[in-house]
Amino acid sequence: MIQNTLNVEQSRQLLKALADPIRLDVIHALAQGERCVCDLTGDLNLSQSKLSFHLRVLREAGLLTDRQSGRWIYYRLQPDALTALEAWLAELRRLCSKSAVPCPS
Amino acid sequence: MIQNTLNVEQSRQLLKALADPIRLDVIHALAQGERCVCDLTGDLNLSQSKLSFHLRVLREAGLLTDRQSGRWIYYRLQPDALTALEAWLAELRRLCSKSAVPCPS
DNA sequence: CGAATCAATCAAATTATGTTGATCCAAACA
DNA sequence: TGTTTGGATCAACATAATTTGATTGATTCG
Repeated sequence: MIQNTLNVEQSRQLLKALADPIRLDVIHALAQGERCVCDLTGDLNLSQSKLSFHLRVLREAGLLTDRQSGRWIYYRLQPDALTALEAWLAELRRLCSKSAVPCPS
Repeated sequence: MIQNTLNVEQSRQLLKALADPIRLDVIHALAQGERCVCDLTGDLNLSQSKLSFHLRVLREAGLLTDRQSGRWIYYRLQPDALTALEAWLAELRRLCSKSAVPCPS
């Protein structure tokens, strides 16, 4: 997530990524700080491949980055992604607030 | 969407509702102002039952309200829902921004 | 009243997402 | 080098979301 303005597709990916309980758990776990996959499986009590699946969704949406160190892979949050989504949402709200005018009935 | 603080379940519903291209189209169409279902099918070129399905998802998430007038049903945006989601997201970001501290490698 | 229109709902079919267990690859360690 | 460990990926299966077409109930109009 280099840029700060999301296109619709990126926004949808972020929204979808966040709309899942397990993935929100992952995010909360990582809010404690960077963590390797093997620790996360323990923290969250998830099977390795299940966690791996959700990490990928989050990473591809731009919410996480990973780095390898030795044989561990550490994941960490990319809070910029949330900031960008907030901006997108604010823009949408602005658009939506313009007119809540009822039709003449 | 009466209250302003969402629980996780409500937030997830909103995120999921927004993470769909057709539903975003509906929202953009309604940003022009209130509209009845029969007009929306034309505007968006959607079958009646398909549109009805997506309107329900949006309504149940709190993003739309409807009212009946004669035999038409008018839908309109509920921008408060977006505001509430923004607040939820801001809270999550705050949480996530606290620590992006890497593990000692 | 009977015909027509608007829109919700339902069941069936389709498509997309998530889960499981197995396999594979790379890094580290004996 | 052979073995172990961390983690991605794959195929098969399970579940959830969406689409389609048909039906239904309500409202209006002739």
